[in-house]
Amino acid sequence: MHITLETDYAVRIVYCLAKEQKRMDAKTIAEKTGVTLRFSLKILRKLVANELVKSYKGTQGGYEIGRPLKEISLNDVIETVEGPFYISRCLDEGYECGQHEVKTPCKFKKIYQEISDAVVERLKKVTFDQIVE
Amino acid sequence: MHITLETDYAVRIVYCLAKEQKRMDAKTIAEKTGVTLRFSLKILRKLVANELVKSYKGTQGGYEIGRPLKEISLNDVIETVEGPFYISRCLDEGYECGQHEVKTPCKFKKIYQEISDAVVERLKKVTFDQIVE
DNA sequence: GTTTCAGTATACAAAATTGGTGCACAAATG
DNA sequence: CATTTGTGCACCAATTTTGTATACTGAAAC
Repeated sequence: MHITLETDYAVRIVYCLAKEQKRMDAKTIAEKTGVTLRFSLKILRKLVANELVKSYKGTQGGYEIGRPLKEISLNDVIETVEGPFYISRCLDEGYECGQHEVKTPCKFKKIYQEISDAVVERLKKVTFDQIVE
Repeated sequence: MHITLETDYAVRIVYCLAKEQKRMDAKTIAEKTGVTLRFSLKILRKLVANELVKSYKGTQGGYEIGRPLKEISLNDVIETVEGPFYISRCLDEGYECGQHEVKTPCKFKKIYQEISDAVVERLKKVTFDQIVE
């Protein structure tokens, strides 16, 4: 159980923009982070859609960090790329294992929910102002 | 970022053996948990190798829970099936991203390590004596 | 106002991981 | 020694993840 490589890339990209504090085009970001240009573009679009990053078209266009660093957490980046964190798919909307416990409610749901919430709380506490020295 | 379906199955299987507190053969376990027989056998072998479950060959053979329920945690099951929990592959033995930070040590390693440790601590606290009512 | 730069959108392809099978073997019981 | 029940390894299929191609949109510069 890891965050995906895509999420890891997204963290690098946000870190890059957070550190530089200036507008950079996708090509530069790709080079600095070691992510392929195409894949960077794809990830950047997700980050823009969730307003972690701002984008500008045309000549002199590019990307900038979208908010004060204090207001961007590791959880924001993870959630943007792979959706809300759930430790087990048992918590996915609409998923019904129907097995852990024959009679509802499934005992594991509560346990998994508590653990997931605790992890999210922790991830929310790590903000990019702390990461960028 | 979820635990895999295999891990989820393993949790069901341990729960089943923990609850029944008696020797059961793979076929029965498979039926009770809704996991295919073949896949159950595969998972059971991992659980046996890690001594969470005891196995017995021959007629009247089968599987029994391997330890007092208090000494089996959710972390034990997860670790048995998918190895130690790491939130990012940056923490994998021998993995070198070489990107998050050009100069060693990578800033994210420490952060990821702390989060991973916190999650593991929490998973260790959930033991099967609590789960089986 | 059209050319060029830079991001957007969607769909597709390759690679890796996960989930699941097949088959021959090993040990215990009666 | 035959039947029962688990073991070990290799393999295949499905799904997910990672990466790419193509066509399009909007802004700035000349």
